[in-house]
Amino acid sequence: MSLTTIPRYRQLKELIIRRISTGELQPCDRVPSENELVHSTGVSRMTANRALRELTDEGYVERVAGVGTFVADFKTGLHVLEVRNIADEIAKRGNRHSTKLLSCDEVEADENAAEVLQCDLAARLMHVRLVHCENDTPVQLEDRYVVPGFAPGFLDTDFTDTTPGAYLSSISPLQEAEHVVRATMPDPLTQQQLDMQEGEPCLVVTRRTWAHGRPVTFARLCHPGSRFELSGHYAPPGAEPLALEQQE
Amino acid sequence: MSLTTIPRYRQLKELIIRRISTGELQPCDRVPSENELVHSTGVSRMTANRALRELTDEGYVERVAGVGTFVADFKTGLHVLEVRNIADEIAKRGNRHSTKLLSCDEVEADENAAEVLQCDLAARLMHVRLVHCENDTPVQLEDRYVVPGFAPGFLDTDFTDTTPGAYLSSISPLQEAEHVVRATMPDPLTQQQLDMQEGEPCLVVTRRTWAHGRPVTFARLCHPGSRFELSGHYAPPGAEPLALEQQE
DNA sequence: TAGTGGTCTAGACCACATA
DNA sequence: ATGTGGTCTAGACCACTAT
Repeated sequence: MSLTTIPRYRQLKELIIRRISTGELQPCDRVPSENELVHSTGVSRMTANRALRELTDEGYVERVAGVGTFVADFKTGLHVLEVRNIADEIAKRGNRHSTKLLSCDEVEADENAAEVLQCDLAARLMHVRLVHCENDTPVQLEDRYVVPGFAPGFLDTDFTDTTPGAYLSSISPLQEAEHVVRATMPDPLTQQQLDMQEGEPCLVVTRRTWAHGRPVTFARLCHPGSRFELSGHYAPPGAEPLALEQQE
Repeated sequence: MSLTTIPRYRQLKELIIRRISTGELQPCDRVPSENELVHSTGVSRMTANRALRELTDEGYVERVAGVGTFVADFKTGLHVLEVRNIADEIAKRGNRHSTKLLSCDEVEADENAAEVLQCDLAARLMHVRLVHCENDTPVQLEDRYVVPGFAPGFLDTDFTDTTPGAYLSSISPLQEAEHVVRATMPDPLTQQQLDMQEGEPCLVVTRRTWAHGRPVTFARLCHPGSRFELSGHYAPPGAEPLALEQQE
């Protein structure tokens, strides 16, 4: 702990972040304006402006001049790995996304699931397994566990038109995520479900996601190596990109 | 183009970014202080402060209260994929990094190299191939091309104690990077050079990096699937992380 | 002691959107 | 006409570092 007082703009930011994290402020809800913060907290407008501006940079809120400040919807994430909604990626390539549901039920947490999701052994978990196809060719086998209570209607969702990931991020903002990418050989069942050649490797992404301060879902995403690649692009903020895309 | 004038803090930022990108300001060089900017450009101190503060957030400079503002060394990047210096990663795990140099010479650009590096066909390129080992076990086969002129002393560098990537980023700040991750089966030579089992897949990362506004290096990093994984962690900025590490 | 960054204020002008 | 965000100013106080 430092003895110096916490700056007022930081206090303001944390106040607003807390209201968002607890769900008191939902996506698209209005956030107090600069003037309202000036009157309610006694800071100067520049200080309120800095707090709200930094929250904008950090993706918590969106601001529209002349209109107001609103809680951002977290559907589009700035994830470390550019593994977003696979349905969106397929659509962006102009192809058709479809889904084959393999299973969707409640299970008891095994040792591994209990550890990564920080729940009791044998706790009830929601479990869904499905194959994502691009123009009817399998490109991802999704095997996902979800902590109960976080997503009440999860098992009743129609996953043929809503990706499990999309459904979960529509419920609550993502706070934190952890990814691991590996190359492995598939087991025979996986190989068959993804319609893979003999001897073809898998690109496997496992992802754990936090919301409301605790892990809520764990997913293992398995892709045929011959039909899938992960790409990422890094450009320093504040400068116009040098290469490709992004005309607007 | 908008008709509204560009804000002064943005002009200041772009001025300083330009001085860094062109190499006029090198890493660790001193950047004009807020007061100097006030006197030299006529802005108020708050405006100079905003410019320098945003450059700090964006990783261009580092500021030390009471001392000054300095160009950041870009060795530690905030890359999209957490593929930094493999030697550092190995050291962080408490293991010993070593290198086997396979080849190091000048070659003519083939069609692919000419395209990704935006140079003429048959242009001279520097080319290095080496194996990175962790405690004498191979973990990465690096195959890298570098545009001539960018790194004059490249071929004379002793890559047993300096990673090619580390050498390149010490020369000039990285501006932009592009990654692709794939799972493939190795060819027999690669399999042998990485001491891999029969039927073991590779995790392959290809990366292209820009500096001074043009691509300068292209690398193919091939890892044994059984001994390597890529991990990433995303936490929203401005909030204290929920999980693991990072106590201070 | 002088210079640096870190923060904060109380005003101001502007473009824009809404009613 | 009012409220919003976007920017800018000319001061100010502080903690810190260097000399």
